[in-house]
Amino acid sequence: MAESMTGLHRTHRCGEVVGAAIGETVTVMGWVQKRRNLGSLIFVDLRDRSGLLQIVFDVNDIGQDGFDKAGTLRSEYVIAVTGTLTKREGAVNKELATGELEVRANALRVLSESLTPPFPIEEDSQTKDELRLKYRYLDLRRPDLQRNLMLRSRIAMKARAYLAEQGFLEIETPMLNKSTPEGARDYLVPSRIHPGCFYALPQSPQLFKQLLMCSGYDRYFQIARCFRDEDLRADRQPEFTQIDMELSFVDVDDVIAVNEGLLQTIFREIGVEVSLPIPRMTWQEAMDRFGSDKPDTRFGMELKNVSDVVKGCGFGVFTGALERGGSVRGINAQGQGSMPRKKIDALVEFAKGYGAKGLAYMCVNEDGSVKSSFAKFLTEEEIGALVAAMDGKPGDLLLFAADQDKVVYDVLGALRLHLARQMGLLDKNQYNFLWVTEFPLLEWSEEENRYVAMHHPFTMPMEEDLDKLDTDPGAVRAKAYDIVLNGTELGGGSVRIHQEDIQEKMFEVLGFTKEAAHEQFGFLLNAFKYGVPPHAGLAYGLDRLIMLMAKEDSIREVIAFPKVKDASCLMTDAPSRVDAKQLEELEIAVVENKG
RNA sequence: GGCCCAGUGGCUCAGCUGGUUAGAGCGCCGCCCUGUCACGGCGGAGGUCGUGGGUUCGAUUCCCAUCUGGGUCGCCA
Repeated sequence: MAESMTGLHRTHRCGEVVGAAIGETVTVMGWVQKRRNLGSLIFVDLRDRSGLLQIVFDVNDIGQDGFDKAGTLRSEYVIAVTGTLTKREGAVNKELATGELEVRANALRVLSESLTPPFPIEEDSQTKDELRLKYRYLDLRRPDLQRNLMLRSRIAMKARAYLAEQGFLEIETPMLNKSTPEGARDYLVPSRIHPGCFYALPQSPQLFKQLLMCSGYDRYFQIARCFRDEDLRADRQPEFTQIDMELSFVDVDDVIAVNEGLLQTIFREIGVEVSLPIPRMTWQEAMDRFGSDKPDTRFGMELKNVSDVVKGCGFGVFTGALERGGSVRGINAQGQGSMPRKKIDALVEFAKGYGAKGLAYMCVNEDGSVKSSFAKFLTEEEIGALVAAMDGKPGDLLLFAADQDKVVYDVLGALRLHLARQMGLLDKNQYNFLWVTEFPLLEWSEEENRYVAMHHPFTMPMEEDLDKLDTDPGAVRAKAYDIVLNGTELGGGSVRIHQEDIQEKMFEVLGFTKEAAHEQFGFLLNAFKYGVPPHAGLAYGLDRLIMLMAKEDSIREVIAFPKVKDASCLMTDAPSRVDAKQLEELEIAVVENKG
């Protein structure tokens, strides 16, 4: 039976009694983690978000009624205990911060009883995600999730403090916005007052923060919720949080400088010293060396272009790819030369998943001979040259992809990471930051048969490439930059276009008519006619940032109430059908599509 | 939309090529126990093997479909 807490006042959190004096009377409240009933002595581990504290119930301290009540305690009961803080009589528990202390209870109130929880409330849960998420309020009691969310809170506070110190203003932007068909799918919100019209939830505050620059706010930031109606991944949720910022009167280096300071400040919270400056690499170099625009630089296994070496060799797959304008590149998985055929075949299958038609391999034996899927097409000299080009040593496994550059990058970039995972080369305690710069401005879309913006249509081209906008749009580089940590894109941004003529040109290249551009972005283009400062910005994925700091593999571990793979919530059952009356009011008819 | 993995008491799992009453650890319930902290001892309850269909004398096991969760490709300017 639940009792009232009237007249009681919590004096300490469980883990905080270490700051109290021995002999002091304390009142603690929390959840029963564990009871150990020895007959006429009962121990209870009491838990709150600060940690565990041992409570001792002895009939001599608390009397018969209180002792009997203590005997009824079960897991997850919420109790209040008043007692004397003492040094432990028995052995100390070195695992606990409060391990030398205990509270001898002289009063107990059961504030709330609990059913037996459906899974153990403990660290390092082995429980299926499905169950954890259905009972997320219980899952969130576990110490690892509590640590993650407390870390998240601390980092957000630090970031705010740092940015405020750097002269940034925190300004909120609307959640109900105009839908733009470019980019990710929007979540739409119907308007009751304007039947048939819809707001879109923001994919990012992009346009608004640029308008704030127009309005003179100079340095803006926001910890902003963003929404994208796309399929989920371990590091992608339909709603997520950005640390979003925009600065006026700056260029690339200014943005990078402010953000290096930010990263250094917040990583000190987890005891990691970020050494500055953070290395920079152009997009082209990242692709050539790592096959990725977000390279994990914690290990080598870099791509090597062997097109020149195999040019004119007898292996048609290689020469064919070269003739079609592609390239032949390889990676060297050092010491993996004795990999069994079955595992190599699995690598080939893996590569096919990324668009490769195949994957050529060559094991370098101890005697310098090779075991290979394609060596029979090559002369001794060609084999020797290829092994030398790959820096192959006895015992190494060389893997080659031959195709168009994009495919070769994708395949080898993914394979490199896959092998690193298999070989245990990834150390979560190592934090390798990298700026990737000079991204292509545009990307050819086969689907739409036109160029699309790689970042967004307001990204500034590099001055030296401006003349190529007409002649060779695909070769134009942008003043865009990503901050990459251990192979994860932590954030990205760009210098924005603030000149009307360049913006018009950009829309032209993207295939927008003047009318279409104004229909969608007229307010921004008009604003730019009234005096706009040069500006640039950047946004971090806060969830991913915290995930890496907490050494988790999924952002669900750092989000209080995440959604599952199909974007539904197992706890609340959202999304759900709505009342016919609601739909009627919105003048929305739902079409039942039964295939 | 494609591919891959998983689904067996409350939890985590075992169950070989199909074969009698489906096991274990933890948890739960009862009794005993004054220094435990993975407390200990004794006893007990608890399972439509995700669901539907098929093959078979017989299916947790094999096949098909489907549901749920996870990973991933596409997608995510």
